[in-house]
Amino acid sequence: MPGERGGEQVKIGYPCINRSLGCSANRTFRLSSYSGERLETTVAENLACLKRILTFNREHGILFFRITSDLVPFASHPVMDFPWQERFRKEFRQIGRLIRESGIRISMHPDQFVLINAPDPGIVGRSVAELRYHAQVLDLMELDTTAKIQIHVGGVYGDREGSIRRFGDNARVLPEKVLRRLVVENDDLRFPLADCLRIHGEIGLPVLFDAFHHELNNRGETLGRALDLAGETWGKADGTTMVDYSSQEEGKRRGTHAATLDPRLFSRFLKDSLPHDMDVMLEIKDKERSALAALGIALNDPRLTLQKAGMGS
DNA sequence: CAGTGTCAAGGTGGA
DNA sequence: TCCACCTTGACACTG
Repeated sequence: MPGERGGEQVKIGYPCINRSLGCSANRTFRLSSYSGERLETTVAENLACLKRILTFNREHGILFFRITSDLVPFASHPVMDFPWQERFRKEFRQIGRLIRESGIRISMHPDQFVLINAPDPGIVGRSVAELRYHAQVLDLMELDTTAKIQIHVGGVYGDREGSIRRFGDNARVLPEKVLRRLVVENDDLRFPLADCLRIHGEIGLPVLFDAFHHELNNRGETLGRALDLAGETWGKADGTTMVDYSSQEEGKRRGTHAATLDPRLFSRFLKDSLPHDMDVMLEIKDKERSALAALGIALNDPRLTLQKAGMGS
């Protein structure tokens, strides 16, 4: 198997967009142009493109993919009046089958507006609605609980402790369909790995380890130690530990994701991460191009070959 | 039809 | 209190 280590497979992936295929699964439109008809057309096109992307990925051995949050535009917005779940039930199920039969790992990442630790209950309410939509997509695809929805802790609101506590309090009471898929990710400015681990200790959410954010914001844990700690938070039903990977784009502001994969840095990352099992999401701007390059590096890395022989699976 | 201002949703920090 | 920035593609209007 590609990139095998520790008896498991390292899956490598990229988020949301494929630049080779000439289609987009995240087409949307302005709220002012909303109509049921427009919605139906757009979702049909998005699902068709998603299917193409997943097929491309399978054919290239890219077995980890983040599905765009824009698959169904305005899904959690009050304007939504189209029964997209029923209308596209068959398509979702088909895509889900393709995912399962290909052994593809799936994640979703609601964006910055989803803040379940906000002091404003209105913001929390809208965030929960958005999370329910994400869970619905994965449920309609009939994916198991290894398909995850990743969010950050959220804002500080001038009170770190209070904000962490509020995250726990609000997460705890989320609908079970959301909670069983929810994972919390360390960010580069506010809440590092240590805070996410505390949240895990309190409410049991797995911690998605973002290696680049960790470089920028940590409490001194080495990569190996961090992977130990994050890895322990993933239970059997959660699947292999998910890890986000990127590196600094030189000459750009701190935290800017690289435009393309730096093979030497990635090779070193793979080496330093041994012997941890993980599925790696490459947050690199050129998407599948870097994923293919990463796959080549993982396949050809002699240390991985040694590891494979050593583990004898 | 190319160029460009703008887009559901928030937080943060500087002016 | 206001505004740019985060980060990004793509919509949709302008000329």
